[in-house]
Amino acid sequence: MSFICRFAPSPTGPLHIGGVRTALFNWLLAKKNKGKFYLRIEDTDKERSKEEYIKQIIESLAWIGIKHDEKEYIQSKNIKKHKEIAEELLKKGFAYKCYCSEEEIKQQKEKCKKQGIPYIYNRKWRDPKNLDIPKDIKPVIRFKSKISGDVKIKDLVQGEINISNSIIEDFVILRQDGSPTYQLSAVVDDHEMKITHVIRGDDHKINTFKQIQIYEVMKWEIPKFAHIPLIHSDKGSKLSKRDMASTIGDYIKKGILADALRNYLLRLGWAYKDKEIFTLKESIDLFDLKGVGKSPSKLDLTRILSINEHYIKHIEEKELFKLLKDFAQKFRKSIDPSKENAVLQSMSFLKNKAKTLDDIYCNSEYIIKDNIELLPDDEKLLDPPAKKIISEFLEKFNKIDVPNKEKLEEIINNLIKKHNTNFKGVGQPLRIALVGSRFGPGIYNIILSLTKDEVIKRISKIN
RNA sequence: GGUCCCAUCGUCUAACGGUUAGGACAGAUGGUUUUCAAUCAUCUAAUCGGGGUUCGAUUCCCCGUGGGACCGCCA
Repeated sequence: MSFICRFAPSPTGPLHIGGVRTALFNWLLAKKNKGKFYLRIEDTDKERSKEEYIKQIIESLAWIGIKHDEKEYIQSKNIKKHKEIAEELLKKGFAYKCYCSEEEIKQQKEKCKKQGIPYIYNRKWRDPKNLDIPKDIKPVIRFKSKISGDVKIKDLVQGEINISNSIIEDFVILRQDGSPTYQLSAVVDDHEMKITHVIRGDDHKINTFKQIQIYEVMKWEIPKFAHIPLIHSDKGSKLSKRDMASTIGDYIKKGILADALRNYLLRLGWAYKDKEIFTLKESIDLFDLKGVGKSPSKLDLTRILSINEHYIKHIEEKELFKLLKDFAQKFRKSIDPSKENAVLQSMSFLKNKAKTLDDIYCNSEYIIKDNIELLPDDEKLLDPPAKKIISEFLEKFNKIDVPNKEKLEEIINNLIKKHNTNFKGVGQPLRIALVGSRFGPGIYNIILSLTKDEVIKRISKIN
């Protein structure tokens, strides 16, 4: 059995993480079934479609590792075909011209609203026997939808869904300006692309009932459908473009790794036993629509962070450094080539306290920056006794040829004894002098990650 | 409002009709450590309510309740 699926976003706004998950599910299934995954840009809304969003969509998918087969389809390029099908439907009597003015439709809607009944187009022009065709109105073409009976679809995620045909209106397939609408274009393209599985958000469920009617009258093979539950914001409603951290870019900026986000999205609405971490191969092998839940799930940033932390800890350090370098260049300050090696060598402990690339960057700043600035609160901690301790440290440190942990330990332990203090008493002022902050990596790690001269320089500056 | 869908810890979710309802994240506590963190151990925490069916319901059915999606010449 062949498996051809697609992801079909409209470039009317930036792609958000819910769309990315839909794409991921499609792609995973295509890989698993050795099928095809296409990307189709649905740009039939000329007003709102923007080139920049097409770019953003493609880049988002690429970043997370989703590669579509062949070149992306641009829906507007196939408009001619869509129109042909509309004409064919018209000719065969499956569609009709509707001469209602926009004003007339608007009034209808208002009337319904007042009466508290749901609006559905009144099918006025479905049977135009006694109507005069107005000369000043260009018609739209509506599909002649079934009026009676009911339909049942077998959804691969939701199971059987029943709906009465009477609630499906005669939807527009060709606008007044002659351009095709989504309902038509999507079906024609899915047919032409030989799509076997339409896997999309729950919000498309009603469209399926409209669209299968077009397949039926055209005698086209109907694909299988799966409607996956939507991702909700922490407020509990459909994720929108206005929600914080909704696009891939938002996560890149935070320093989230592609693998971590992929893993998070995979587990959102889907589970495989108690498994939490999936390699790419595992997700392809194990992912299945049967495991997809029916209820929507909320976005949880702390969980993304914790998965990210896991990946940061397990990824190879060289690889992590490359990501850090790239991140710093894009969102912070480029790491000077002369500092690269020191940072790379220190990855093992710089990454330990980090949930994001940005955290690692912050941990690394004392290496990256030539001048360290003290925060006023920290500066206060460098009182005369503290300064005395670090100047004594400097004296001893100076005498070491090659610093190592044992020697440093010896010096520090002696100072602790001599000044009758604890580790904090010595470590804290030293850390402030070297890093400019009370927080940071372990003191031995810090000292050994800097050159001897640099340590001397920074401590000398304090006194 | 109409139509459709959904409902297990705060969150993501496991559980052929039979489990002390499991795991993960978050939270709490304690140990360790070199501050923050990390780490280890422990703990808190859920089947929306009511009826059925059944020897036995988280699981099946019905009714409530709650949440969501859709209701465009957007996609």
